[in-house]
Amino acid sequence: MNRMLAQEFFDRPGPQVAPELLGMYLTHTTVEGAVTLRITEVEAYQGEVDPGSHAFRGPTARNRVMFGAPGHLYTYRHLGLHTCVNVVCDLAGTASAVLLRAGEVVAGQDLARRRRLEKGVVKVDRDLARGPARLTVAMGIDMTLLGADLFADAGALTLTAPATPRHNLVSTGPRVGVSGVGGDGEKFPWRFWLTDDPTVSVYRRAAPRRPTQGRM
DNA sequence: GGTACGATTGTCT
DNA sequence: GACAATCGTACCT
Repeated sequence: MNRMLAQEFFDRPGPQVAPELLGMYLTHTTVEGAVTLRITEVEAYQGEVDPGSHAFRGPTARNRVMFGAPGHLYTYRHLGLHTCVNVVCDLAGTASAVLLRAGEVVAGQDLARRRRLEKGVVKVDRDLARGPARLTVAMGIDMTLLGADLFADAGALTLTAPATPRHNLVSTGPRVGVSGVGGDGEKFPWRFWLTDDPTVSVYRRAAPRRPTQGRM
């Protein structure tokens, strides 16, 4: 038996909320059916102090959801190709969020597999939601859910916590792909994952996009 | 109005 | 391990 979360759960800074989301279940129900994800990897972002955050430079039309009430979804397009999803944390006015990076599809695998196959190849079910963009495809999450409230009415999205806190160990480390100037990404060890879980995405450093700028 | 670049992924070497 | 794909956003002129 799982319990529903209260919105207050998200009334805290992302780095505090993030590790507690691990192992929780996110279900998205659409006309196609429902897919349930067991969250295994997340990253936290803190707008004001975090150069890696989309909100670091203040509110814009794109990121204003992050400055809003907690428990809402902040979705964004990356490279014009991929969609990623965050859950907004902390009180309104604070741009804090947790990026859902990976999970294990524990229900609705057929639907998740079908969605992923439309976009390419899926070799093994482990990879269905292994990575932030793969996760959104498998879950059927897109930009239409920008600003959606996890706790609204009969929302299509529900988040529940397992009654029995099974806890794998939680690991912590630098975030993936954050290209903060001068490696700032590593100053914020706000990536959290379930230790040894096979559905956790593989770590990659931010792409060294600078050819031979300041080679030493 | 123009341009540089990214919280990624898949494919090729 | 390296790189292309592909487009909206942010920032500059």
